[in-house]
Amino acid sequence: MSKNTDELFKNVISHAKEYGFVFQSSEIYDGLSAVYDYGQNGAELKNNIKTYWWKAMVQMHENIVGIDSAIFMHPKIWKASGHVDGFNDPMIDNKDSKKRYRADQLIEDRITKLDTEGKTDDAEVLQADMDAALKSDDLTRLKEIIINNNITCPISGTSNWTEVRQFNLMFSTQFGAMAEGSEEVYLRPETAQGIFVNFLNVQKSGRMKIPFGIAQIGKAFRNEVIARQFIIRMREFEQMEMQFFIRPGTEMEWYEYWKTARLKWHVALGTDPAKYQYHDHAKLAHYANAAVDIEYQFPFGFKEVEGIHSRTDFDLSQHQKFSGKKMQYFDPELGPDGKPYGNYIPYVIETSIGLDRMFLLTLMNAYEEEDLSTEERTDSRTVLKLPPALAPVKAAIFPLTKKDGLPEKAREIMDKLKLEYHVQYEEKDAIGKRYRRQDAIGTPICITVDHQSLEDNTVTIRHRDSMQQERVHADDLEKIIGDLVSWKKLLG
RNA sequence: GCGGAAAUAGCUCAGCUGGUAGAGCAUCAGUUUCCCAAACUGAAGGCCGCGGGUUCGAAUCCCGUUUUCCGCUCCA
Repeated sequence: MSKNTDELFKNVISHAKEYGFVFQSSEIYDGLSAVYDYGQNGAELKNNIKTYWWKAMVQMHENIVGIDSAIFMHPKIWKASGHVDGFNDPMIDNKDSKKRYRADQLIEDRITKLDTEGKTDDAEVLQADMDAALKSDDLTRLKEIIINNNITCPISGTSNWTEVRQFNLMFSTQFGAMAEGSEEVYLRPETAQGIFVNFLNVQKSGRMKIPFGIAQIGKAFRNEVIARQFIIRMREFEQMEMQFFIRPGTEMEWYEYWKTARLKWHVALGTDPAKYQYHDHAKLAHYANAAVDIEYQFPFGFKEVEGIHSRTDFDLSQHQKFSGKKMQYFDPELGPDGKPYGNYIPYVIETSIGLDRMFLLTLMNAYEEEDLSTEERTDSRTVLKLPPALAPVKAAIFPLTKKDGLPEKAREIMDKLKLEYHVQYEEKDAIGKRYRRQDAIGTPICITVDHQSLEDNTVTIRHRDSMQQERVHADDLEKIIGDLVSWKKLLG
């Protein structure tokens, strides 16, 4: 990472704080690690990103509907999904090499070694020992096994180990007011399961026919061992997910479709396509038969923003198995043999985007420090060149001065526009300063009421990106703003 | 979790080898100006991250701790 990009990232972070986009959570109490709050402008921007996604996915697709499932879910769901086991690893650190290992994998390696050496009896004993310890969550026993078998760190070669610790990435809490006798529930580590468990509800109540999708925006929680890089990895984060249910055998076709469609969504925002890349997963998760990340070039390298996964029928099958309810779809369409496809568990293509990362990406991409120096004086401005549809404030209205009835006239215009758009009124400070303040939060246009406005009802519009002004009739403002911030530009 | 660095006003930072806190910008109230960060006057704003120690005396030295950043690690 060069100094410049490093600097840029830092500047964006301080800009985000200074102008009310992102604050650290609980800041007056020294903060809470890897948790962030969105401020007055951040909340607007974030909502606009959500709207853009929702419109592109739900509104623009007849066969995709949106839901909002609860964060709490039945604990069995996380057993079915594999999160209870998969998110729950016994870890051990070697104090000399500072490397961390999964304790069970270290023992597994030894078992494999014993097997290849022909000591199958020893291997079996060790295996049984480990399985018993894992089953009873006996971490002390796991450490004993490692010590007793003289298992050393592959890097340092020593057996200077820490205690075995359980890293559970799911947050848990007690359901029911009384701790005693209450049930442990988890805060969902992903939103996808809320869609899978509602598959039949939505399909039946919406009379959905395959292929169809269910979309959802919502919070998810992961107790990351280490969470850093601002809002790239947070303990509480927001996902925008869509699960697309399809006929088995058509998954590669739909996988390709969504891979292309999702990148198009990103690039439609005007982002330099060169800053995006696909990253195919070489190692697939247990549920997937194909997976790709859409990565964005942050100052610290390409990072995943969105994932497209072919999840097969893994999730629905698991839920069928664990719940005992049939997660099937009857497909009346006729197949090549002239008979209906009939009952099957649908396959799933998932698109899953991290809203907070998308937010940061949008901010980084819009942030610009412009040098406006002339021969007479040095000058500069910081401007967020956000797509107008995403801008927190759509327009700002200024009276050129605080007197002569200009504020009243400006208020009058403001009162009309605020029925339709999020607009701001400002009369403090010189006009130039007000322009710059709006530049800093990405407001696409500023409307100024001057003395001429009182005579002929015209105002000047000053554009954020070009800093050019034009005089228009006040009655045309609603349409001008409407055209400028229209979603059509992004969705068309 | 390990190693390194940092933390002083809303922001960016100064504050030297210890002597009770300062600038610029921002904020607020005025005056002036009237289309791109203008000027002037005044005001407000700080347990110097937190806790302990050394000292007559600590923002400053030492220890601990929290948070942030960087590297490693991890990342369904």
